[in-house]
This record gives sequence, structure tokens and C-alpha cells, in this order.
Amino acid sequence: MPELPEVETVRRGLEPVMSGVRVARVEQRRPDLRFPFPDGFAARIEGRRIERLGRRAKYLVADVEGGEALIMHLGMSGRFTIEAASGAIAGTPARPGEFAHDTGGLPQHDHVVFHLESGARVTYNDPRRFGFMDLVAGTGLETCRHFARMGIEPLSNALHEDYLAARANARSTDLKAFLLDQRHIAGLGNIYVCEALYRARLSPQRLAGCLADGRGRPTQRAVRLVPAIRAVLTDAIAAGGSTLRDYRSADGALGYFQHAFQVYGREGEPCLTPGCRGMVRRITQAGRSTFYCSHCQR
DNA sequence: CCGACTACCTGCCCGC
DNA sequence: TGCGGGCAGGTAGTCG
Repeated sequence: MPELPEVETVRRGLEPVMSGVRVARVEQRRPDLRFPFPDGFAARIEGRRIERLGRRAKYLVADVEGGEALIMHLGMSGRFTIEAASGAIAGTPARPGEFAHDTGGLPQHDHVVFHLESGARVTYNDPRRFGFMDLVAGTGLETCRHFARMGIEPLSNALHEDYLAARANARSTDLKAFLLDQRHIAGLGNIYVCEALYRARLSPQRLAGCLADGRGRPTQRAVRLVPAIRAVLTDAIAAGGSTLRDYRSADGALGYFQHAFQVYGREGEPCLTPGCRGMVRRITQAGRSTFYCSHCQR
């Protein structure tokens, strides 16, 4: 699930528990996730304070006392669960009822547990193990392997029609692939690309080059796309944030609120644009599902 | 460099 | 009820 809004929601949920808190012990239960953990992973965190919990695109970045940054990516199925110091569950379990039904063995796919000095525990669960964790020098964050070629933050001022036009100018890929490419804009995924293109009334099959006029200047399509991307992410973060107010009422783990999507997952259903008589279609692009209304998205 | 494709891994849902 | 196939929110590596 985790695209930028979900990762931001997770960050906001973890921040009050982890930020400024010392890590007493790190329980690393397997040698790798998608990639091997770095050498001495647990030891490089244990006994140190988490100074700040930030985010870059879909990555969580925890500044660890001493100068290293703990980088965490949730892949497709990564989740965090918080157990508060009192023992009460402050974040919902990865699977509802998991602890109640636990017969004594370790819950499956709980790969890393951060035991905090406050007594709270933060558990990383990831069935598919497409997520990963790494430790990098905090001073070289932007030049590290993960971030060096990464594009702009879509919620920053860097997202501008001039930027889109310059990047998309003369590209032969379609808009869907262009927006999914983290080297241009970092943080959009399959769902929010579909949703942003719907809001901008642009066909996902149109070439990315349509955002520029041939000389790298923005077209009206680029002008429409910028606020559509911003709004879809902002709305999703707001919706995710609302689930954080009462952890126990949500039936998903931290940040896994099922947003009310307007096209994603709505194949065969009527287009929600007022006055549009179209129907949402599903096509495959770059091996992944795209949902859109061919009637109002041009 | 670009663009297209594949691999990685488990779980779930559907049809037979 | 079991089994095979397809699908799932991501990225990195390879190949032409």
C-alpha cells in the first residue's frame, strides 16, 4: 500500500513514540529483507537516541544519534505496529486479532522489533519482504545510493509546471510511466498516479511529451497536472491522518486507511465526474493496472 | 542515456 | 476441499 501519503501517515504515527527516544535494543530476526541488513545493524542503533523521524518520498529516515541515518522502505507490504509502554496496543496489529489469537510463537513476518527505552516497542512486519532498511552517513543522505538519482518531492515548491515540462519534454513514454518514475517525481505510486491523472482529466496513455510544447515550455496539461498531484496527495494524507486519532478503531495497521479512490479499483463502475456518462476502464501499462475514464480523461 | 522487461516474495481470491 | 493461475500499493537490475 505504501505510497507517499501512507508513508507520511506512518511517520506521523511513529514520531511521538520514537522521536527523541533512546533505542534500548534492536531485535533483527533475519539477515535480510529485500537486501541484507548492513553490517552491525542492531549494534549501530542500540543505545542511541532517535533524534528525528523524517521522510523522503516513500522512505522513512530516522536520524540516529552519532551521525547515521536509518533508512526504511516499506516495499509493498511493510507495516509498523506500536505497542505502548503500558503494554496496551497503541497501533493496531498487522493483522487484526493477531495477538489475541497468538498461540505463543513469534507472529509470522515480524522481522524487526525496536525496543525503546520508554518501554514501547515498534515492530516491522513485512510478508513479501520487498521492504528494506539501511544505515547511511547522515551528512551524505542526498548522495547516498537510495537518494542520489531521486526526483523532487511532489509536495514541495519544486513541483511546478516548468519542472514537469523540462523533464517530460520529448519523452516517448506514456504519462503513466513518466509519473511512476521516481527519478522525476518521487513518491507517487500506482494508485495516486491513476488518481492524479483522473483529477487532471488526462489520459494515462498520452505521451509524457504532451506536458511540454516542444521547446520545454509547459502546456495547459502540465498546468492542470500540478494541482491535481498536490491535491490527491494532500487529501490522502488528511484521510490517513484522521485514522491516527484513534488507533484502535481502524481495522488496518498504522496508515493503511483505505482511501476513497475515484478511479483506482473501480473497473466497470460509472465515472464520478459530474455529467460524465463514461465508465471506469482497467488497462495494463508497464505490466501494472491502470484505471481511468476514457470519456473524460483525454 | 532511455525504455522495456523481469525478478524478488507471500497472501489472497477466483474458477475449476 | 484442493490446486493452479492471476493479481497486489515497490524498486533494482539487465538488456537492447
